[in-house]
Amino acid sequence: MISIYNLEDYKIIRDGIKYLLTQEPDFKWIGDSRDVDDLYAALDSQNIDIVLLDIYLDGMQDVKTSNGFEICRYITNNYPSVKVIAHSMYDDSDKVVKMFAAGAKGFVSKRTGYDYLIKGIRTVYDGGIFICSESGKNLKNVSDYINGQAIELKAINEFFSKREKEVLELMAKGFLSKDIAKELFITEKTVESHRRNMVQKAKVKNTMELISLAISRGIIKT
Amino acid sequence: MISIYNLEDYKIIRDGIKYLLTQEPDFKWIGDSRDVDDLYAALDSQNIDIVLLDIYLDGMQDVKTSNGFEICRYITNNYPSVKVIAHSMYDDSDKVVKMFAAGAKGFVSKRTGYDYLIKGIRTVYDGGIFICSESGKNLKNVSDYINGQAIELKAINEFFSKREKEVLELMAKGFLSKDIAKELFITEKTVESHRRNMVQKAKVKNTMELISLAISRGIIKT
DNA sequence: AAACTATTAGGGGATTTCCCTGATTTTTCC
DNA sequence: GGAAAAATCAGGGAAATCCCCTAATAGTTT
Repeated sequence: MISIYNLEDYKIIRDGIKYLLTQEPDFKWIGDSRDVDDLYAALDSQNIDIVLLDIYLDGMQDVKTSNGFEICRYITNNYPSVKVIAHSMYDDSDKVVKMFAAGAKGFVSKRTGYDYLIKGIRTVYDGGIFICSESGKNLKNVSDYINGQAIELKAINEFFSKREKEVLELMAKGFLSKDIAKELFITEKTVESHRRNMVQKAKVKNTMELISLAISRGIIKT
Repeated sequence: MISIYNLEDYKIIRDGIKYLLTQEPDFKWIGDSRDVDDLYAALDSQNIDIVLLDIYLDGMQDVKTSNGFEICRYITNNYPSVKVIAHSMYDDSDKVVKMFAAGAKGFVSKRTGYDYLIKGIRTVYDGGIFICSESGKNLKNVSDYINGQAIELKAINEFFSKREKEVLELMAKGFLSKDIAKELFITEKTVESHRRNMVQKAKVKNTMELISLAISRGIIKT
C-alpha cells in the first residue's frame, strides 16, 4: 500500500485528485489540505510514503514557509523516507530544476492526464524519478531525459524489495543472520542471499557500507 | 580544531566573544553575525562544529525564524552534526528546557565567566551536555544536575575519540580492518581494538548497529 | 512463450570479525 | 607529578560473514 497526502490550494482539484487516487486499490489515502500545518501534523502522526505538493499555494504567500520549494526542502530534510512529487500548473524548466534541487522525486504538470500522476506515484514509490512529458519537454539538463516521453529513472539506492528492506532494518539493529532468519521464519542461507543481493544492487563493498548508505538516504528508519 | 560560529545581536558582545575564543589554539573561528541568513550560508559552505546562539535576537522579531528556539530546531534538524550552545541573558528554567527540547546541547548564561563558555564548547564538542551553574540552579528536572555546579554529561552516543571516529568513518565507507590499518598506518589489531571499544562504549551489539547509530545521530558524515 | 525478478534454499571454503586476555607508550587532565 | 584515558600491538580460537557456485518456485512483464 502506497500512502499518499495531497497539499493543494483549490478544493476542486483536491476533490478530483482524491476521487481518482482512491480508485487505485494499492493506494492508501491519508488526506489532503490547503494548509501546510495539517500536512506537518499528518507527517508526524501517520506513515506517509508520498506527498503531492502544489508549488504555488496562494494562501501561503505571507506565511513563513512561503512556497512549495521551501516546503519540499523542509519535508525532504526532516522526513527523509517521504517522497515529494511536485504538482503544478507551471512547468517551465527552472521550476522543475528548483523542485528537484529541493529534494523532489517527481514533477507532474496539472495539464497532463491523471494516468501520468498515478504512474508517477508508483515510479517514485519504487525509488525512481519521474518527470511527465509536459514538464520535461523544455528541460535540457536532465541527462536521461529522452525526446518528450515521461521518464522513469531508477534511483541508485532504492532497488530494494520489501523483503530485502525487512532484512536491512534488522541488520541495522545489529541482528545477526541467524537472528534475522528466526525473526522472519526463513533460513540463514536465505538471509545471506538477501544480504548479498542488496550489496550487489547498491554497488557497495560490503554490508557495512550498505547500512551506512541505507540510513543516510532514509531508506530505513532507526 | 573546533570550528565555531556565533550568532549574536549586539556587536560589543560579538567582538568580546570573538576576541576571547580566538585566543584558544584549538578553536577555529568561522565567523559571527546578527543575521541568521549569514549563519545559514556559513552552515552550507563551511564545516561548522559549534554554533553559539543568542536566544533573543532583537532584530529578528519580524523575520520568519523569529526566535532562538526555532533557529535551534532548524539547525539541529537540518545539520545533525552541528551542535548548538544557547547563550542568553535570561536563564530561567523554562527557557533552558525549551532550548534543550529544540535540540541544543549546551546552555551558558551571559552572566557567567567566559571560562564556562570555553569549557562548555569543549564539553559539547566532545559529545557531552553542558549547563552552566547560573542556568542550572533553578533547574529541577535534569536528573544528573548536582548542587549548582556546572555539569558535563556524557552523551550516550558520543564517547568516541578522534582516532575512533577516523576508524568509524572508514568503516562506514566499507573498508575492512586491514584497509583501515593501511590507511591510518597502524596494525589490524589496533583497528580491531578501536572497533571493539566503540561497540562497548556505545552499548550496541556489533559494528553494524554501531554504524547505524553513528550515522543516524550525525556523529559521522557520509 | 520467454525473460525477468523476488523469494526461497543449499554446499564449501576463504576471509573477517568477534571475544578473551594481556601489555606498552603517549597524551591529557587535575 | 601522578592518575586516567587514549592509542598502540599481540595471540588464539570461536563465530560470522563473504564469495563462489547452483537451483526451485511463483509472479510479473514484455
